[in-house]
Amino acid sequence: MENELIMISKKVTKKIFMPVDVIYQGESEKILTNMYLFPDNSVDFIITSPPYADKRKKFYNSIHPDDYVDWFLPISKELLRILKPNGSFVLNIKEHPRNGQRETYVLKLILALKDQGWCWIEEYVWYKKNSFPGKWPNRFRDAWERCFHLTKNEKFKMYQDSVKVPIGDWAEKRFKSMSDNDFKRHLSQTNSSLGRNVSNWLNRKKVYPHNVIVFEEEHYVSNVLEFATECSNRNHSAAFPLELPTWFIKLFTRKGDIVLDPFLGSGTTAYAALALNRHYVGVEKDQEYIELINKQIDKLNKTEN
Amino acid sequence: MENELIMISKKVTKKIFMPVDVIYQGESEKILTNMYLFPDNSVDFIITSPPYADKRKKFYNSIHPDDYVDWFLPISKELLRILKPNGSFVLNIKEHPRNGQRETYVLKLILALKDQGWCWIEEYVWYKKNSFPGKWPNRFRDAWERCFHLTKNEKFKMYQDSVKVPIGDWAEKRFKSMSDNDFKRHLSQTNSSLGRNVSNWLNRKKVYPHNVIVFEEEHYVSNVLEFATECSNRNHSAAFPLELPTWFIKLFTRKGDIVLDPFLGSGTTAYAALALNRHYVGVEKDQEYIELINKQIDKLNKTEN
DNA sequence: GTTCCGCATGAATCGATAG
DNA sequence: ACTATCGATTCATGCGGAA
Repeated sequence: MENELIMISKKVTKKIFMPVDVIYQGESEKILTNMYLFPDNSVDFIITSPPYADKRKKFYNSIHPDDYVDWFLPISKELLRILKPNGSFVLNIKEHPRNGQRETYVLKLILALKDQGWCWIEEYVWYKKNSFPGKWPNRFRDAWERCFHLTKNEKFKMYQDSVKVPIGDWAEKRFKSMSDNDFKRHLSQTNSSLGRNVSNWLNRKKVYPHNVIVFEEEHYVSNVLEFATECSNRNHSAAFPLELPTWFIKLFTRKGDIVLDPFLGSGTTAYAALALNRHYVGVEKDQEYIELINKQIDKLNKTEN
Repeated sequence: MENELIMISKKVTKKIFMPVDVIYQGESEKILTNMYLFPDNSVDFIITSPPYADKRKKFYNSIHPDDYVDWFLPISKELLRILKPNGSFVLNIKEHPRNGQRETYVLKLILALKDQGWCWIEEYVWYKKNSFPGKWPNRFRDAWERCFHLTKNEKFKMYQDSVKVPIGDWAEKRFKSMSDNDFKRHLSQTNSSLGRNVSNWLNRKKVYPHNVIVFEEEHYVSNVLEFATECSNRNHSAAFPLELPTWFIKLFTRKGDIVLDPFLGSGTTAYAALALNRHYVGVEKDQEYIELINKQIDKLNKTEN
């Protein structure tokens, strides 16, 4: 597939173009500094699941927990430069235990990112019901990961309507079981302006989600699902399932926007962007992965035509 | 109800007694320093939901986010002294947004607690499915809170069997169709050293939970909810449901153990401990709360006899 | 078409043992 | 003491072929 050049800004005198729908081979810390490939304020959305810190050697090339922040900051500095002022960055990560305790590098990273200029808007929880099994004397199995929502500014674009979910059974039960007084009291305590809209809310079929993300069968969107099945990437127990970038891309971009993943891995972000008619840009150091992804994408484009 | 004195250690020459089943009126930062009321290494479990940081003045007495860590550390220092070497401390907390961004004091607090000598074992997510609706342009409604599991040592007591949950629906089908392979030890084809012997699970009814805690229905102690609503202006953490301390008390203590809540609020921890035949000790600065809790507990004890 | 059944597997973690 | 390797333990769900 040819790279496609699209104009990223109509306002500047000098028109700047950025190559999209392309995957670069190499280290993010180097490639992202290229101002021709990654101009300032050019990307609408960044989502990635960077390599986790691990002191074990069998994962060669892994970053030691103690070095993680120093390793990540130069990369996030470029991301901050590349991201559009109203864009968003979603960072999926979870610290492992070491010697029975959780590592602290993720906490330190968020503090450091704020120092670097990022706004920390929110931490979403990705709740993985079917997490890896195991039993240990000091902990249960880890069934959730962090998805940090970071931005360049306090104002940013967010298309909440595009990720509405069907109202759950709980709502009906909840309201039935509450007396009128309980209900009024709770509303006035929570948010006084809410009372007026409650009747609307009860009759609505779809509601806004919250900040705990759970993927259930119903949440699949038709054409993304088909697409996903074709690239055999619809795997619930995957490290980074298609649903995760799909959900955030819908939430933070519109058709034609540019999505960047600086650690593309097996290409999940690219598939999700493609299926949603967004442009993708990826960086991945493993040439094998890249060839596989490109082959896959070619196939998908052919079947579509 | 009379205070009950129980011996906390049979090994020491001088027998030390600690008053239990009592609520002290006052500020935790002062009362906890009393070595007669709170001897070293005397409490089996601590769980609390401290007042949230809030810079708004309408919540008088609230702690400013920027001062939160400095305010909390002297208290946690006493907790570290009071807790038994094999005990646990569960801290339920969630940072609010300020100016559109999440506050950072919780992240800083965990780092500071580690410096103070605490072991950070785990962060449990309390997933509040039925959190009330609300809509903002930059975030969805907050449906989860952090429950940090902190200890004095890497080894501690944990009674995992007491919080087992029913196995999922999948199991029934699965058990009906056991193949030969299921009865052998079967090694995964990938490099992961995960082997499994499904026959071990045959007819298993209960499994261990994971680190995302979900309560299907909230059972508030009836008039605790009412009272908490009335007093909501005092910036007490919104009463957590009885299930939360109940779950953790079962997990980390046995009958007769001592449970401490340094910010007792509307008394949920005390009710939970009492119902599970554990001893409670609470600190609360609001005399009104204390009188209500004691009255309530008296009533409960009478109905029991 | 729809349901059922067999089987594969996923960013796991701890403790013991060996070098 | 410190690091590397290996064995033991554990759920939930997707997928493909069969009934």
